[in-house]
Amino acid sequence: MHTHTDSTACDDLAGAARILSAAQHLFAEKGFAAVSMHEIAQHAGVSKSNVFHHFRSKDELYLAVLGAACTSHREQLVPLLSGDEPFGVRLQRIMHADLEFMFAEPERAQLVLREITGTKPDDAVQPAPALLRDNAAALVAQMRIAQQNGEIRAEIDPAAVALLFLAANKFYFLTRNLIRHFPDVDFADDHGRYVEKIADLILHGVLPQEGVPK
Amino acid sequence: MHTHTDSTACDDLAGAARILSAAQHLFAEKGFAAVSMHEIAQHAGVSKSNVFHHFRSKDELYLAVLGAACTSHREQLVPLLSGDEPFGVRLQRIMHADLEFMFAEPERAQLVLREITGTKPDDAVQPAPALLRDNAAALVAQMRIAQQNGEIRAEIDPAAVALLFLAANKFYFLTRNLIRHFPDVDFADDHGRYVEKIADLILHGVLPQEGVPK
DNA sequence: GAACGGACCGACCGGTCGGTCAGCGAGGCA
DNA sequence: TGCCTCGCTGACCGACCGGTCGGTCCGTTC
Repeated sequence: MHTHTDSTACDDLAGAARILSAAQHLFAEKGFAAVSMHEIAQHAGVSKSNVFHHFRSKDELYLAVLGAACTSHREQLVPLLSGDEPFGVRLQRIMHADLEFMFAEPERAQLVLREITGTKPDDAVQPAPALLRDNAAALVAQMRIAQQNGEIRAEIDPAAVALLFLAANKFYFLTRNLIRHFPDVDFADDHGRYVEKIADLILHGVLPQEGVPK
Repeated sequence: MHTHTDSTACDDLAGAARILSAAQHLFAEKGFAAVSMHEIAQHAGVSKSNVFHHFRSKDELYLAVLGAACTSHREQLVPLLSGDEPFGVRLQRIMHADLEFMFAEPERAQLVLREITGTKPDDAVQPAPALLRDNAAALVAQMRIAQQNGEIRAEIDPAAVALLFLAANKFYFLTRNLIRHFPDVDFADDHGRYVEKIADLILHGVLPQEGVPK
């Protein structure tokens, strides 16, 4: 039922869907304020007043787009958190899938991340902050289970691990167009390679481990 | 010479400086498109046309503000990278100082980070992407030295460590207003505590280390 | 056929946008 | 004193903004 809606073919969709698609694309690219309703209408191939026929205001249109992005993200993540494999394997699996989702729907990811990295006051009613909070809480729960099982160190803070996990993934996505050109970076277009490296770091750290076979 | 310019007292400054200060505050808070020149003028206590007397265009004003932010950031970081202490100590020192800088000049930090997390095409001429690139390169160089000294594992990718370091710091800053309210997070307003926890994770990883005394 | 509702449109609205222009006053200098 | 420069201003400009209004067209139902 859920197909990718990252602004592929606008022509075959009904009016409201074309408007949503165009809005998603433009809001993701430029943010809310820099996109006019006229521009959205043009991209959707309808008149501006037709946009207002379907959506009462620019705010309502934006929230519809953002809400869909958050819902999609939430639906993708929830199944990832089940599983009984060893912690390290699970860490890599979740991390890889999260990246795959973001790169499969980059516009939606960009919309969500712009909301949580901005400077608006926290409002948990808004979908994106709530999504980040729930993501973090779910990861913390995973860390706690792993701690109880003795899989990871008991003295570390699960919230710090969760945040490091989220930071590693989200920052990589957010800076993808820049790090691609960094002379030392060979993982910008290979999420699998990036995941392996980062998971290794998170699991084992950077210090040499004398006497512990790998 | 360089004092904090995070929009404290506008009244004692000359016109152009007041305009820059107001612009920094508003651009940091809302981004480029959502701030009008009228609003900047009001905040600066001058007329809009006086803003255009000092700055040829909105773009020029924005670049002046952003350029100052990047310069400030660059000047703060460079002295951090010298030092001969053990790698773990240096990691914590750099990390802590970077956070201190960002929280001391949050508007400038927000401006820079918004530029590198947005969707503009990479343009190294722009100051913020160049700053990220140089930060990453400097950290990579540090990692390489530590590897040559045997302080950190030889087989890990220095660029991945550098990115993890940057991700941990920048994402923490960018989400500061949200994570403060997370039930499991006790480090949102204590950068020292956050640094200790994250540095421990980056240094030692999450896996239990049997047989290695800590 | 008539009535209705939904999708859609061009024209229009009041207001805002970035930017320009003519002018004023203050200060410095010859 | 007169001239120049600088900082500053209100009025103004065309373009654009989000949104409204009156109307048309089409499909459906009775």
